[in-house]
Amino acid sequence: MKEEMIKGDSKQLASMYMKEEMIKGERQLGTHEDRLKDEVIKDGDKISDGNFFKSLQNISSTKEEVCSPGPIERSCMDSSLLNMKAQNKGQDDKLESTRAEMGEVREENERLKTLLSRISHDYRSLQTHFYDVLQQGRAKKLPDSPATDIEEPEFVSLRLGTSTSKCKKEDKSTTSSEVKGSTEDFLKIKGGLSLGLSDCRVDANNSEKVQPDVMTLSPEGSFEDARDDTAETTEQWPPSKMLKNLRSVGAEAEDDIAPQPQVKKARVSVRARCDAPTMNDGCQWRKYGQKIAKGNPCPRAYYRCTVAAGCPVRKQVQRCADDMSILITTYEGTHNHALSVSATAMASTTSAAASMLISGSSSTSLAAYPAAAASPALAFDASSKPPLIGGRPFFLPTAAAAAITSTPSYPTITLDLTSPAAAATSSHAAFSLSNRFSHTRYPSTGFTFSGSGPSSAPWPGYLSYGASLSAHPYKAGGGKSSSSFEAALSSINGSRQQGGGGGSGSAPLYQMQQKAAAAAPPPPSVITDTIAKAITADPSFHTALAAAITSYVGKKGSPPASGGEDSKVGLKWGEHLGLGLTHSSPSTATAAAAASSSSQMFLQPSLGLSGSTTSASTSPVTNREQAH
DNA sequence: CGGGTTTGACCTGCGC
DNA sequence: GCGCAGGTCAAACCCG
Repeated sequence: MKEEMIKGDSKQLASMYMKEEMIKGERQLGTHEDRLKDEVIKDGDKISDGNFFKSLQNISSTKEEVCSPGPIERSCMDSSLLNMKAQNKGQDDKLESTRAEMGEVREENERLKTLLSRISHDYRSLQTHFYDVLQQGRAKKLPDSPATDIEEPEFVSLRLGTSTSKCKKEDKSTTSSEVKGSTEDFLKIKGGLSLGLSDCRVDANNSEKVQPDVMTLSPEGSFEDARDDTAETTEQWPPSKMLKNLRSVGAEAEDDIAPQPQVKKARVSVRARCDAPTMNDGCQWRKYGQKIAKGNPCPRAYYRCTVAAGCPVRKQVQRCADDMSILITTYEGTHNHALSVSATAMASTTSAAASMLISGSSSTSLAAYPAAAASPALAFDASSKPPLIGGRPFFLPTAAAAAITSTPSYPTITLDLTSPAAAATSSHAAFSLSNRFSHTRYPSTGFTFSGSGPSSAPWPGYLSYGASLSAHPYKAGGGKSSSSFEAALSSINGSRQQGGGGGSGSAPLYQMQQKAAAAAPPPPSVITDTIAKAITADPSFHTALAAAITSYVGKKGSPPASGGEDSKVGLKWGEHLGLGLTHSSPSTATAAAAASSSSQMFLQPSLGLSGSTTSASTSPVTNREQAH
């Protein structure tokens, strides 16, 4: 019953978000009419909007006056008079047609205005309804479960890399008040950093109380981020030294500090076909270790961000055992420093994806904070709505597969950029969730599931849902569609496969997981429109995907060592993508179009391509191997 | 010589 | 408690 209610809420919220997008589109439409007017009257006459048609007539009469010759010139102008009259007639015709055109535009505008007002009204009523439902839900909850009070979500600013294990260690020597203080200090110092995500966090797996005194919605990131960074910026990397000190020196304090909830660092894994040893993500990395992981003959390399001392971000790079051409790059943590333009894309990728992941596991908080519940994206900070590319909004059609999985300790979201089916046709995405995100939590993310449940999972506790992302939003909206984008992705995949030497192919991630995890083939995934809408309506997810894709494209577009080229290619891609995708026709502002507009995204201006300045050292491994 | 990589050892968490 | 596996460290090594 409650699930049904929340399911309904999710739909409403999705449509609410879509409507917001429509309103934006409407505004743009309004300016379009103005522009049209300007074009007609650009002769220089200044016309107020209200008297536009009158002014048009004035223009024509003025022109007639100008064409009327004086008595002295009449004799010599007789011959040309006929021509002039003919021209005037032509101009009149033009004016007539323009007038008619403007009339049509006006009518359409009126229609759209009506539609807009209706939509706005609907939006408001839905919003009101949603709040009512929420309040009712909470009112019901309160008497039933006193424990909920404890668990009731504190809106904790979250970031990619919520390390409990680490926090545990650090907390052992740091009281919460100290932490709070240092966080504030940190925020004062680092306030301008760009990577923060504001999100809500609630321990999905643990009923322990979330600290109420650490609620922040910092622009930079989270409390924990700040805590990590504070410790690290003051003590310098490596943390191990600090930890060692903590183990010995801070041992006395250990017993006093209660253990933190078992929330581990969120990770974002990017799977991409890549010939180079690492993906070029614009950051500087230092390799600090390598390990042969069990079940994979390829060694896993460990990198640490070296852009700034004490940056907690790490990444693991490993080739897929099944397909050596696939490179799996797993990011963990949030940069505590300013990033190059190119690095920002990947960083925003990981942040947004992680935030999505985390918001997906924080049902209770979302329930209590409708603004966040409306869409996971709403819990994101402004950096999730980056500027336009070359003055044009960049629209990303739904493309790529994503999977949320969870190792025993780390919730991980995987962006699978290896599947041409997902990337090129952009019609399907694999979406799987492990049992760490229990079924009842799904609605909070805006996802609702029906059909096969855990019982049909490929292995115990594993829930696998295929998500058919709603048909191409741009096609649905009557626009020119994103064929250029698709073509681009197809070409990427094509070239990739040429270089990558084939391999086992392009199975979506969930298939890979299923292959690896269970011998028995899983049942066909259940597809729901709700999932599709939820995903497509989440611009932050799009941001993540776009950044990942573009970052990857940048990698493929040019060798990492050639810094300047990268950015050029990035620009090309941006132009290509931006120009190739157009607004849906406003006159077809149906629900589908609304869905389309809601799935528009704004890509970071960087396009995620390797930075011109840092690309040369993006990956030492890469450099080295290329030198050889 | 400085910065980055390699690689064996060590630490830690988890499952049995 | 023990063993395993992942993650990290740090000395040795390599390279420009």
